[in-house]
Amino acid sequence: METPALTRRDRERLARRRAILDAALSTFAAKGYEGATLNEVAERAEFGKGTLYNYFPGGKEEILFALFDEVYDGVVDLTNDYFAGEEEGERATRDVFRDFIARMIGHFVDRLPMFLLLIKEAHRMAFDEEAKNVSYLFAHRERVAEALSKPIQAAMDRGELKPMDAHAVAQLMMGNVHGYLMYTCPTGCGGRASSPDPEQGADFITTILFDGLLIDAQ
Amino acid sequence: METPALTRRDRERLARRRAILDAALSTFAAKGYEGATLNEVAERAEFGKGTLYNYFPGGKEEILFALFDEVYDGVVDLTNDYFAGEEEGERATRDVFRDFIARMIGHFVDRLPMFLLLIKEAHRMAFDEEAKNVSYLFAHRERVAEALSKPIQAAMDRGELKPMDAHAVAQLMMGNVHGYLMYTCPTGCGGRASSPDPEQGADFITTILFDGLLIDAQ
DNA sequence: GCGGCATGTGACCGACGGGTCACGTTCTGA
DNA sequence: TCAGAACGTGACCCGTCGGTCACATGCCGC
Repeated sequence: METPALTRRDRERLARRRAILDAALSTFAAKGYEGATLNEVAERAEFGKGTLYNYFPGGKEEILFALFDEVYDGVVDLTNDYFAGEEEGERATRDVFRDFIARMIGHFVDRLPMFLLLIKEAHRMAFDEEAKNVSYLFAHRERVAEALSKPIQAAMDRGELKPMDAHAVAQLMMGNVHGYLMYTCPTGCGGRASSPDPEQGADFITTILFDGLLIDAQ
Repeated sequence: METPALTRRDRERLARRRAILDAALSTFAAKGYEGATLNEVAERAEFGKGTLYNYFPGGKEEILFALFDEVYDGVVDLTNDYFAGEEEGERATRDVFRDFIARMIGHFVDRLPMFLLLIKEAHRMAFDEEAKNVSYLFAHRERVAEALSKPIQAAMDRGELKPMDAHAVAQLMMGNVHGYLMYTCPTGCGGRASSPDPEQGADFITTILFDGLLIDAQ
């Protein structure tokens, strides 16, 4: 179980690329994309500024996009993997989604800098004047919505959820995960007491969303 | 019904201040706070750059904060006015909140540049390293949540809504309005077909949230 | 050892933009 | 009519930062 196709040179190169991305992530998350300087990124990665351009010729923007690629890939994989492992009809639909939401919250709690980067920059980029960035981000977001709306649509088809626009429901569900994290995130947000708890957050969101979404709400 | 306490001088000064804020709003909304330049703001307001400093000695940041003051004041007023006009028990709780949500969506649809500014900058500021900005924005947000959680708590006390953390529910409701606008907003977001419709949005959100929130959900 | 390639480096460049200020113009009140 | 206050202006200043490049360092095959 080695990584045979890679020479030591290649592996080291990959590792240095990784270090730069990690340094950039924490810097961008703390200061915002525009507020962060490449000098600070280089310093955190323990490289000279020029070295960054050996790994990301496109400069600051290419680094940001590489980070976005990672975070969206992670969320799409999480979603597909989770629902691939669910045998249809084995558990109650409500429980399946409840646990998915808990998983999702946990995913971001484990990656708080990534989450911070996302809320700081993705929204801004998705609404700015650079058409290139808009469609780039939109495509990523669409992938997530697509992955999540498939099981939602399936549950609607089985008659377990109210028939609605599955895509819109998927977006709303994502939005509520995002909202819960915002609400409980210890960084920023002043002196809010609680800190994010995947189980509690999933119960909260599921209680509100699904006791309405489920047709047989009692 | 004049504005007697103000001299013409004062009125003109107010009007010019207003023009600067409007110019800044559309500029910030389009380019983002950091991406916008004071030259462009001045140009849109048809003033020289130096003039901005006669009206906002604090420079760029003071202008942004003045805009945030306005938008949050507007939302708090909308909320308080709406629920002040509701006679308790006169209409079904679900309908009261449904129409409130429609009003809220309409409010932002009518002020799309303001909404864009909010999603571009407020999130970023609320999580950045400047403690001053964090607590400033947090206080504003708290005012809105406070105003909205009062009627929610009242409905819970009357036994019409599930007893939950009213403050958290208020935040969730605000978040869903925000999410609906994001989802349907014609600017950015790629080629999404629909455009925001307060009535349809309110129905969508209310169906999901309240058919769960209401204790007698059928 | 040696030639050459890959890689790291940080001083430097150029543009950019927030903020200033000395000057010109307009308004006001006597 | 006039003195002086209020106001508008944009050229200019200056710090900042993304990006570049000439050079240094180390690593490889021979």
